[in-house]
Amino acid sequence: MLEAAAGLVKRHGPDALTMRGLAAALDTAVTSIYWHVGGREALLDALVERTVAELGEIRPCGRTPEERVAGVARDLRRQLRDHPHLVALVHERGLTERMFLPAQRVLVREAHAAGLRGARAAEFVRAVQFQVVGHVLVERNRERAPAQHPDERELWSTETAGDDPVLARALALPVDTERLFETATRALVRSLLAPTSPTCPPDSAG
Amino acid sequence: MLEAAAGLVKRHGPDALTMRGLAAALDTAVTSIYWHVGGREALLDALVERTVAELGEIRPCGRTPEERVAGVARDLRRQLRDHPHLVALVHERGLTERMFLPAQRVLVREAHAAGLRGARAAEFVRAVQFQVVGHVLVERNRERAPAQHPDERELWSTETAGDDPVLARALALPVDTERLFETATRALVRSLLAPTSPTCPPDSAG
DNA sequence: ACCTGAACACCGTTCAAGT
DNA sequence: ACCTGAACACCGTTCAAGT
Repeated sequence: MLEAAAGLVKRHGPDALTMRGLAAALDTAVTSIYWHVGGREALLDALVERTVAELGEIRPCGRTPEERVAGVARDLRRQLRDHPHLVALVHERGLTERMFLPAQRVLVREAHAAGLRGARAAEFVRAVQFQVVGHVLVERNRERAPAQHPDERELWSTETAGDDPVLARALALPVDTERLFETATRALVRSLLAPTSPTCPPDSAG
Repeated sequence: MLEAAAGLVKRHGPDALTMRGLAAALDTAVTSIYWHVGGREALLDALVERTVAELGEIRPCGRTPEERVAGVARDLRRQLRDHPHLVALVHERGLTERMFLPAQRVLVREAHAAGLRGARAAEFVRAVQFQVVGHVLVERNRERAPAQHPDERELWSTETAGDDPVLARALALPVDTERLFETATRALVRSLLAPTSPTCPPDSAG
């Protein structure tokens, strides 16, 4: 039954999961679902629970901590993108974060490997987590966006952008989210893993 | 009528906006709404349009480009957080990005001020945008999350985290999103505005 | 041009009744 | 213990009919 529900969600999205529809798919009465799982809310809870438990396999690889963290981030993003509907459900019910507990452990290990400890390591872990989840949420958002009135593309295509036509042209193109994610993540990781104090150049006293 | 709809959404969230409820609030028949705006979908479209148009006032201040960009990011985050329900609607309809067009212009100016041009400037603008939107989406997600089974806090409170009790304790505390946003944004901005090539130290050939 | 009530096809949920 | 159909209170939407 949970299987059938997951199937419906995977194929047609969370809204397609109606009690009557599920009952029809299971060739049973609507009310028997209530006896087994108890209401739509409980059904979604169970589904989300299952999804959260299923995701989480991560094995870091790479030479430097920066590379390994970037790889972990990339894997996480991939996992989230591969199950858009289920992740949407998890997100809808506010559990996106809990899905990340296994990843947190891996990131802690990498922070330590880079020489980061204590509060700064904790901040690093969370910054990467927010980066990944945030990026995926924005991507999902963009993908759902219908072509709208003064669209980003056409708006920048008529703009000079302060004598920088290359920039205007770049912003008129659709975003290469893959590349943007890589660049932003690496920039963030590099900066946070840097051994020196945030506001001082590398050869300063600290 | 649009006013009344906005009021309902602001107070009780998008789901509270029902055609029958709105009709009652306006003391009219349900069907007359259909004559004026035409269906719930169109009503939400109009509402979102209004919200997108209203947001957008940004004036950067600070000494360095890094400071100004961080300030802009902070303002954007604040705006988004101040209208959670309307922003949720905008997000739901996939228009969060379009809301950011005015901000993009400001960021372009700052990128130029920092000496960044062309494709790299475009990437910078988008990285900051994704950073802000992403962070706010994650925050919203976290706030909606009910206290759940093995919660982040209690999970890390029993963990040793590889001989780093300070880190374990830090991860057992709730996230200081304000601070995390500031740290992550500055790290990202600093790294992207750095004049040197990403993978080389400052005194290298480039 | 503007508003109306009745009706339709959905929805989640409850409940008394079956086996 | 498990399943059922009927019924309830909601939804968004349509449509013919009013003024």
